[in-house]
This record gives sequence, C-alpha cells and structure tokens, in this order.
Amino acid sequence: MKLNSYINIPLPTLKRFPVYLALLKECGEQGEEWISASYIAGRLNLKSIQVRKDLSCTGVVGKPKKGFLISEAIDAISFYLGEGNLSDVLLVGVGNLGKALLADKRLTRHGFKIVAAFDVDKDVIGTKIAGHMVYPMEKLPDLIKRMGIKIAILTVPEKEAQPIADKLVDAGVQGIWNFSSLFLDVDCSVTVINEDLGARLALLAGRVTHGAGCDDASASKLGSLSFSK
Amino acid sequence: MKLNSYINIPLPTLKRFPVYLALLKECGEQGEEWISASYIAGRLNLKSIQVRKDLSCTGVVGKPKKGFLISEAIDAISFYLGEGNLSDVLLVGVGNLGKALLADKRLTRHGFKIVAAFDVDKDVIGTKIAGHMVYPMEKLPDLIKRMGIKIAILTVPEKEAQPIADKLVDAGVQGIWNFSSLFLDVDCSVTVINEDLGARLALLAGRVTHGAGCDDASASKLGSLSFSK
DNA sequence: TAGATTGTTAATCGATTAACAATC
DNA sequence: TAGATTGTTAATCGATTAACAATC
Repeated sequence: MKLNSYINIPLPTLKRFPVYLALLKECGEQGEEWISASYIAGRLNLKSIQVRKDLSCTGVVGKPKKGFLISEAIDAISFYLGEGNLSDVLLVGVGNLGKALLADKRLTRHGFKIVAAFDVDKDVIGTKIAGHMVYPMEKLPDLIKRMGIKIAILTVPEKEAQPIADKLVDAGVQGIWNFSSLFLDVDCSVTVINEDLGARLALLAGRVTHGAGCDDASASKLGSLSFSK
Repeated sequence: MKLNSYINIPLPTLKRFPVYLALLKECGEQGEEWISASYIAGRLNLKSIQVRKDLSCTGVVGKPKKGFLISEAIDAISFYLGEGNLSDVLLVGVGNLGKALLADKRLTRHGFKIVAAFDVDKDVIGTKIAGHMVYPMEKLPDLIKRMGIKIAILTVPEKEAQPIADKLVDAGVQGIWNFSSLFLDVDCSVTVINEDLGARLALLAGRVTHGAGCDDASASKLGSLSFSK
C-alpha cells in the first residue's frame, strides 16, 4: 500500500480520521469486510465525495461496486494517527479528571496505554488507580527518559500546568494533551492539544441559543469530532 | 453595539471565540482595560489580522493605538457563545468522568451551572457529588420540561448513549455534549458535540509521530481549541 | 505631528464539491 | 451487460492573508 506523506494531508481531513477509524472498527467488529464511501458518509452525515477524497489521502484504494476493504482502511488510517507506534503515554495530575481518564477504556481501545501516573499529593502517591501506579513528581523526568515517553496527559490545576509542562518538555515529551484552560508556552516543536472543557460547552451553548439550523449541514461539522448523526 | 447574525459567523471563527474569551477574562482579571489584536495574536500563536477579522464579526469596534476595550469584547463574544443565557445544564451518567465534570470549576467559570445529575445506580442516587444531587433516571423527562433545560452532558456507557439521547431529545433538550464514542442518531435540529477522548489522543499521537513541524504554524491549529502557545 | 493600530477591500490560498471517465 | 462505486480533474466556495487608507 502506497502511503502519502503525513504533512500533505489537509488538517480537516486529518481531524476526520479518528472518526472514520472508530466507525471502521465498529463495522469490522460486526463482521463486515467491505465498506463504501456512501455508507460512511450516511453514518457520519458527510458527503460521499468527501469521504472518498479523504480516504484517497491515505493511499488506500477501493474497488468499484464494493468499496473499501475495512481492514486495509483501518491500517491506513491508523498509520497516520500514530496508533500502535506511540502507545505509551503518561498522566500527570490524579484529580477527578485524571482518575476518570485512568479508568477510561476508550484510550485502551484506541491502542494507548497509560504507563504511569504522577501527582504531588502524598495520599495518592503509591496507590493504584484503575490499575495504574501513582508516582511522586520527582520520578517524572527519569521515567520519561528511561521509557522514551513522547506523549503526556496534563490534568493538573491551572497554576501548575505551565511549570509541569516545562518539565515534561525538558525530559523529552513531544506531545501534550492539556486539560487546563491555560495556553501553554512551549517550544513550537511540541504539539499541544488544548482540551478546554468549559470552552467546548460554551461553543455548544452558542449553537443551541442561536439555532444553528437544520438543513444547512454546518451543525454536523461542529467541533473537530462532531457529527450530528 | 451592533451585533451580527450568528449564522453569518464563519465556523472557524466561532471555534476560536471560546479561546479569545478565556484570554480576555484572564487579562481582565489582571486589571487590564485594553487589549490589542497583536497582543492576542502573540499569546495564541495567531496572526493579528485574523484576530481583528474575527473580532469584527462580533461587531465590537476597537480604537486605533489602544485596541479593544476588554469588557466590551467579553460581552460581545459571550453573546455569540450563549453564556448567561443557557447556563442551566444537566448531566446524565455519574461515573468517573461524570463526577469529574460535576466537580470541575471551569464549567462554572464559563457561566454554566449543572442543576441536576442522573444515574441508574441506586448506590449513587440520592447522594450529592460535589454539591450536585443525583436523581434516578425516571425523573429525567419531568425535570427537563419543568426547568426548560436545553443542554445535557452525556457521560454514560456506550450502550446506553443512544436510548438516553432519545429521551433527552423527546423531553426538549436541544444540545448534547456526547462523551461516548458513538455517533448519536438524533434529529438534525439537535446540536451534538462529540467529545471522543480516544480520538483526540489519537490525533495528538499522529501529529507527534509524523512531526508536524515547527515553523509551518499548522501545529498551532490542531484541534478546535488548540494553540501551541 | 508621528506612529501605532484598527477596519475594509481585494488577492490568495486551500478545502469542498461537481462532473465524469474508469472499472469491477 | 448494466449498474454501482471508485478516482481524478476542474470548478466552486469560503477562509486567510495582504495591502492600505482611516483614525486616534
């Protein structure tokens, strides 16, 4: 299978990849072997031409009348999403949200494994949360280096977000999933996804208040992972 | 202040609004009165022309040499994000994630109030989580109607997501913040934001694996709320 | 005044969509 | 074969960016 350069894939397309992947896996688990662009489009409230265009970015080729081989499409998209490669992540900040993520099976299903959790609170250090050992912050840099961790989940109080982010980056982390509503100031080579939950809810409220409308189809595009169907 | 129609605001602009709002509030709390587009751009890793263009959508007008009055800009953006209007929301599914959201002060800071939580588990029903009473599912439709709730947070197991979504919509809910990784099949007049956490992490991993690069500035655009700075 | 910053108009860029030939 | 579906090329659409006049 010919693979295109990651950098050539349009960002909107890339954002739809995880959604395609979830659907492909769902259908695969139900025993389906083939899937057509129009089926995907129907399920996700997109247009089939867009699905075909997106899939073509991965280099996967379909068969007229049949569609795409689900297993091939999963492999192709997974490649671009880095699943299976960078599966080891760590989590800093074992508060409510941190605990919820440690227990969340969906991260596992996407091929990720939280290998360690960190906190400053002596009461949680040394305990296991959903099977994950909680370590003191002092061990953070060493563990990152030893295990070559590239991705960290940051679920700490706002004040601590920036200094901890600095430590993470110093130790070699290249991607941060930031749940604080602060804007982290990190080297531009580090990828940050800000998961500002308050902001997400505000966006939803805005759409509801002002009635985004039904048939303009834009409602289905709300949020990077959002489809109304 | 002249206000534009919500529907005329480009979706990418709308997605940046919550991020602007957070920054504006941060600066406002620090006693600042004015803010310039170039300052905002610097903080958020955007270009000042884009910030000005975005702000102009709200109808707020700035002053040459000074910038924008922070209080005015906050009011303008808040209007489009529906803050203060639809502040009452409810939450269904008091699991780990549900508890984390119930305790999250950021939702409050954005002007939202979770007025009630629901679950099927008899052990949690009747208890208070972070000050929020947990009710049995039977009371759901009645409470939605009586209080005129328009927005619901859905943090239930995957299997229950669709049937509960149906109940919510039947009772009058117009916006659903869906934390399951299923695609909800609801009337297109209902706005759904899918917060598929596994998918988000996959996207981050993809960017890290394939090195999104430093100076192409696209890294800073990752995710609807994502800026590398 | 001079300089900084806004707001507008036009140009550029890129994603989506349409049209249609190719193919199973 | 006929029909459905893919893949490609071109057209459209919309967002971003550039240029520059207006203004405090």
